[in-house]
Amino acid sequence: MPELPEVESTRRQLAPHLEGAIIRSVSLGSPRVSRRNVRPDDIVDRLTNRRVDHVGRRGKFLTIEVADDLTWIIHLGMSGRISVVESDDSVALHTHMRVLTDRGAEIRLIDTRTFGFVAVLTPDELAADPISRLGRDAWLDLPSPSELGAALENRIAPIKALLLDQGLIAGLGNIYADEILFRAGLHPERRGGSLNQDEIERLHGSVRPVLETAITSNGTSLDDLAYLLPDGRAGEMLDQLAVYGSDGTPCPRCGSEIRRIVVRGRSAHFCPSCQPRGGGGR
DNA sequence: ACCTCCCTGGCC
DNA sequence: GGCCAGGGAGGT
Repeated sequence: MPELPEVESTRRQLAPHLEGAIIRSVSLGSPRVSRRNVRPDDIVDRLTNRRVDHVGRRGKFLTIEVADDLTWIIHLGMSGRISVVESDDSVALHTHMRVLTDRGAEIRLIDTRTFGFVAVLTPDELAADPISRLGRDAWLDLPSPSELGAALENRIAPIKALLLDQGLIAGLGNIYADEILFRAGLHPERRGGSLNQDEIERLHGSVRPVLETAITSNGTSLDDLAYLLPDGRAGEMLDQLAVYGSDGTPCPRCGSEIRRIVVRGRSAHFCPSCQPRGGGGR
């Protein structure tokens, strides 16, 4: 499931193929992929024969700046990935978008479960789009400990749910939220407002190292290999995850058994001994 | 701040 | 044959 590290790794491989290139043709498969556009035809009409200026990222969104102040956004959803291939390569099942540039390589969006989407937006449309309600980026623009503390103050929701709230901090998904809470020694069900200053600093200090390791490893490809880099290689973070998907196995820090619970309808993996419910920890 | 829906492949 | 994975958005 692409989260910030997977999208960032994708961005880094994709950028050299797109920046400065001119888009020659665009084809879309299922109309569902363009559901975020005002008019579905906008994607093809607005990208064709335009130059790509910059490939960026906000949270889990790729934000690609195109000539004439257009922004091409791509979200990979649960099962999406970008593939860069020769245009005569065979087309994989669930390919929803194909973009040919003047450089010959073809950029494809492959997404089995179609939670992902694509849109090309004018500045006004971008301002009205939910993407404009994203919080600060967890990697490029992480709030300071005091800002984080202020944002969590009086929040009764579990910290795990708050980390997943893209309007608060953008980019964290289920895997890295669990990894960050493990590193910080915080139980996923702790209420946001219950964290003391030391705990907030531990939480804050855990975000960057976890993301850095994940980005360096090109993200996490799970056993299903739904996520792969644009060149087709797998991300190598899976073996380095401490708790996510590891329920029943020993904690790498203390040897206690990693547990899996459900918090707000999402799985949460944690070490009951390193991440005690009552605070403290570490 | 909660609940429901969207979607497919893999697994019990 | 049914359930589960889960990011985001919309509705209550």
